[in-house]
Amino acid sequence: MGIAERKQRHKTDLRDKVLKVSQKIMLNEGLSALTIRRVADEIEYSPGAIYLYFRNREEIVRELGRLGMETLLEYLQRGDVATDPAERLGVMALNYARFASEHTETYRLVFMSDSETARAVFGNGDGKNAKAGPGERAFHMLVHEFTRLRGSHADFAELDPIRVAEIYWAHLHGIASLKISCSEFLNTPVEVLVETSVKVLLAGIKS
Amino acid sequence: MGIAERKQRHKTDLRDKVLKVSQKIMLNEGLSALTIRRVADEIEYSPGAIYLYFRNREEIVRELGRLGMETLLEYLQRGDVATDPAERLGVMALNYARFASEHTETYRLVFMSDSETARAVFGNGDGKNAKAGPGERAFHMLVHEFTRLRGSHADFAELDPIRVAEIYWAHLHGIASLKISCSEFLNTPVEVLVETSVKVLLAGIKS
DNA sequence: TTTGTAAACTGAACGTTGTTTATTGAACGC
DNA sequence: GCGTTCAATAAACAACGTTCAGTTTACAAA
Repeated sequence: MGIAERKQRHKTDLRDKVLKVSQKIMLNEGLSALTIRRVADEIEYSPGAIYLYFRNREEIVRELGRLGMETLLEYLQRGDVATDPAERLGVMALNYARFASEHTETYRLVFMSDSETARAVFGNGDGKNAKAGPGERAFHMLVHEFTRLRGSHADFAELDPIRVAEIYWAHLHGIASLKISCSEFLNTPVEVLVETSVKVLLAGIKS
Repeated sequence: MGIAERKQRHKTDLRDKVLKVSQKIMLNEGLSALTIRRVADEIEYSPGAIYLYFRNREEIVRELGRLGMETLLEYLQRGDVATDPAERLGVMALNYARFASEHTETYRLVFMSDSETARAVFGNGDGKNAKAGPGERAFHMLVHEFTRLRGSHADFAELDPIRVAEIYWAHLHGIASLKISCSEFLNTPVEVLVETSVKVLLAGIKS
């Protein structure tokens, strides 16, 4: 099946090229600059050709969201440098904020646009593909870390990992997204907000 | 000057009508349904007429943001039912979340779209008009409340009202906005998240 | 090598958008 | 009544996502 295979590869090659170009446009000029005609120009195809590989513009954007979320996952995993669970959570929080500030446009599209995009990132990529989306995997990392924290000290013995992970995440998201959409109104540096936020949370959930 | 006055009134009347209709459309069908032609249809004028009263669509949206922010201010002021500062902060937090869930589209456009919109809400309305925007007034309410809290108990004597208000606000925003854009992924009810969030913050900032 | 078919691809169009502008028409001061 | 001013319109422009009737290409079979 050499021929069908090559055709298939050509197809995924072009799909990847569309995604690569789209990502470049989004990162350099913002999501609104990502138009079908612009992408078509860049890959030197006609606008209609895009629709052979993507159902619509929305699907491209969703895919970019998934890709970006994989990067966030990598950022979070760098929390592994610390061994103490509490310290790890602190590092992860800072990395989360750093991701948001270094990949503003990506963060925007995943967490600050319509819920359809977020759903694509959290749910499974395909219908048949049953593995969790990168968003869910990221969240699971947090839950895992709080479970470890629970076991690390008697003070945290009664902590509900899922609930606390939700609050932890919501708090970080609040700081990160407020910095993005109301930057000039947040006087305190993000790092300070994040650090005190984590500190306060860990102190507050002690039983 | 009866004539000029009447003309002026006609002008502001029509401007208000545009805003009223625009708000109705946004609330009922979402921001994307708010098109110039749609508004023109509704007020029974031609599309071009809108531009006699607004520079562009953006200006209408910004005005809607300002109007929505006034409503948020009202929601927050209902925290006055309590006398204890800590309790007031709890009520205000719940009201904040309630505003976000009852005025999703407004919350979205103010806090989750481009920073230009947010800037319009926080800054002064006009260049010559020096009074603070509704957003700034809302934030000042929080700062005021934390200042009261500081005076209410020795535990809070060293608290920095502005910084803590920023964290408080960021945390609430995180919960509210995450519920809007990733609703199905936040298992815990928003009210619970908000209440524990405030509780944890107040516990954590004690010196 | 030629033919037939299936797929990739294009160019032009459709219906939207926001926005601009030449032109109209009515209301007003004189 | 006359001339001016200004609100309002109709029509257009450019750009958007998307569709589709065709054309071209690439390959299997003959």
